[in-house]
Amino acid sequence: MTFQAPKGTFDWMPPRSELALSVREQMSAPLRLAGYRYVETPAFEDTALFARGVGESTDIVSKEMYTFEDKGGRSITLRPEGTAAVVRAVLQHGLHHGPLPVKVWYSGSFYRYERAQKGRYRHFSQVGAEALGVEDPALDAEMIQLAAEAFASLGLTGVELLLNSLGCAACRPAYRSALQDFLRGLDLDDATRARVEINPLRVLDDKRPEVRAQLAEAPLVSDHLCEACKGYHEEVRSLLRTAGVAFTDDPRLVRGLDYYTRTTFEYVYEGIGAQTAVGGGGRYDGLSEMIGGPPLPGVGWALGVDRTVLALETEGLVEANTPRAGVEVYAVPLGDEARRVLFDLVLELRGAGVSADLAFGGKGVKGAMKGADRSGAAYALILGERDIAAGAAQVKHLASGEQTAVPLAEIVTMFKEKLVK
RNA sequence: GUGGGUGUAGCUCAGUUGGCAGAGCGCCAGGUUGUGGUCCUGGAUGUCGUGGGUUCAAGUCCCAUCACUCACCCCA
Repeated sequence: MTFQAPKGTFDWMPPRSELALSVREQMSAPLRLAGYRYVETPAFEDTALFARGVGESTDIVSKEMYTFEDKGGRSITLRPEGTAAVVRAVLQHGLHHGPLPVKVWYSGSFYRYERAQKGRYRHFSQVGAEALGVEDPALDAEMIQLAAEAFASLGLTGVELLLNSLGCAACRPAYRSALQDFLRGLDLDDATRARVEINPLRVLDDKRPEVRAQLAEAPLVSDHLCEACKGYHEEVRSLLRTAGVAFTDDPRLVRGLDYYTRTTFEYVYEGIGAQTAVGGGGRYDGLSEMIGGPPLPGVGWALGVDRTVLALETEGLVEANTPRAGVEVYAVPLGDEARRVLFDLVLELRGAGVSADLAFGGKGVKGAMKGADRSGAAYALILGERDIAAGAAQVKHLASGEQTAVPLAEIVTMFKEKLVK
């Protein structure tokens, strides 16, 4: 073993890789049904995009970014999250001048320089969705429902939805300073004291018991919302209730990124290590302006593919969500002439929509049959000198061991009828 | 960045008081020269993470180091 995957990363290998791919598909299926369009942006961006979009005060920007200088002297950063890049792309291509809301989704890899542990890696995968240009509680509710639907379609029952509102430019500042006043009176370590000054909301998220204990009397955002925010949030909650989306109000739910306003939510799951969030998102009405764009409200989420796979594993849902892999027909040639005939026949079968493979490598019959067995194929298609002379191949049903001779000219139609729906 | 745990065959792991490097599974071959699975027989595979130290002798004890892993901080 000379090389291994870089520290903090891992490979998706079969069959887990196929489960992960299927998870991505099932996460995006509800989005496509709701009119969201697929977008793809580069894996890296101008560092300033994240510094301004995600927020200088966040840990992501201050210590978790993969930043480097390219040969042209530009500062480049591997994307630590998706929203800032998607908003950048929407603005760059003027999609916000078209019909609103702009609804897009993405699926890809993200990078954060952190110490790895279960459910947290330096390279990770998310499926995300963003809806831009409209401030409508129904859009927030749709967004939240779509992710809930995605988790439900995977069969997960342990996903809990937490909901909160962080207020807006009108009411947040007052709350922020009220919270700071409270926090400054607590007994906290230096790093946390610094956080109180730059990003006090995140202190509410601290999981250390000695900090938690002091937060019991902390002022809550929900008590400081302006009338507009209160009404907006009530409407989101009411729409969710009507839609049958179960949620729990969590007035302490804040998120790690600076750009969130109003609706904030997180999908949490117990039992995938110390991490609990399998997805999260919210409204970010100020983001566009932070990165130099026009006022453009937005709401979105990102779901963690890796963590969702872990959740599926803890709920025993792996098999149910792993698509059948492998081929249906496995061709076993006996001799060079048979190999040539079967090579063509296998291509014909694939052309007709029947998955087929051939025993490569000139193994003996025994080895080739073993290959047929291990491939998981339903049928072995055996051809030797005697069969060529007779103009028929042996078709063996591997589960039952039943074997019949089928004329070569009828092989493709026979399998097509049997296997193609 | 900080702390705990673990490194032995492809995989999962045993290895006693320091005394010849092991098992199961997998892999390969044969039993069966045109037939897989089950069964039987045989076979191959090791820098015991790495480097140093103690010792007649180290997988085992000591030191260092690296990797993996879990957790803290933080996050999807």
